[in-house]
Amino acid sequence: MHITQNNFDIKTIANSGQCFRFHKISEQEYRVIAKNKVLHLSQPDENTCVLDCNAHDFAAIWQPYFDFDTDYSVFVRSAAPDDIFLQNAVQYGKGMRILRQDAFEMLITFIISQRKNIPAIKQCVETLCTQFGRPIEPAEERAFAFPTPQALAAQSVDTLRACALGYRAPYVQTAAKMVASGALDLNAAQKMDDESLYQLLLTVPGVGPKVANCVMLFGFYRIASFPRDVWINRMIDAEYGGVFPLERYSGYAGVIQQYIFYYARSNEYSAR
DNA sequence: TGCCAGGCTTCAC
DNA sequence: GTGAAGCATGGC
Repeated sequence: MHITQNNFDIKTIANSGQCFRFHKISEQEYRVIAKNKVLHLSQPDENTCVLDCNAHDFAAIWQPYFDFDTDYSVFVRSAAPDDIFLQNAVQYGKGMRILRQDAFEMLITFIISQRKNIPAIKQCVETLCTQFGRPIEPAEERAFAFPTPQALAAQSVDTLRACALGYRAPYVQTAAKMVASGALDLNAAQKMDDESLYQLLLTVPGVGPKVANCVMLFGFYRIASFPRDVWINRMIDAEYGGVFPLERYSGYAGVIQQYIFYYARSNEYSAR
């Protein structure tokens, strides 16, 4: 499949800290494992995207996953003209997308994420997948799906801890058990309003305000959610005197947050 | 080698 | 309600 798309950059997305199963194959090609599928994706030029999938999978899976139907130029243009920092951030990260990822995968992944850097998170997630995930066809890809709630819930805390989860191991097991048992119904949660969903996620041990907002933004596509991590707080302190004008970006502040996060971690920002 | 990482829980006050 | 200690482990 060849797609023409503006404001889409696979490298930006892969390094944006919202997904942990994008593997760089070459400068312009990535392997993505998501939705129990493997996808090879390349970008020969700025506005062209090549996906090795059929038309059905594209329409059913990858078009929504990459949020191809949303016009991100609207978000880019919305940055306040007098906010030089944000202008730089959206220009630097204008290929950003908010991926429509699996809710359970995001819940577990962001429970793991606390007090870990991104390479360490990737390592933990990959270990969970190879240990407890189902192999994905074709076998020569040697790819594993993210574990089901049942598969994770069946593991002992010690087994999980052996995946370098540290003190998060019991959090992961409890969260998986809650979902596997139906006590936490992620399908029903899709229909909840933002505040109800936020409160529901906070009932999971190991989930606090930051993780809940990440799960909402990346696992439920609630783009009004605004996760505040150490990087975002650092930027708000350094560039906004401690207060970010959230109300200006009401309804999609999570997208703006993502541009800021990506820019904050870049060499372009630190070298400016 | 020491500091830091997409924080949360617990426990004072 | 606010503030601070403690937490397991790996990357840089």
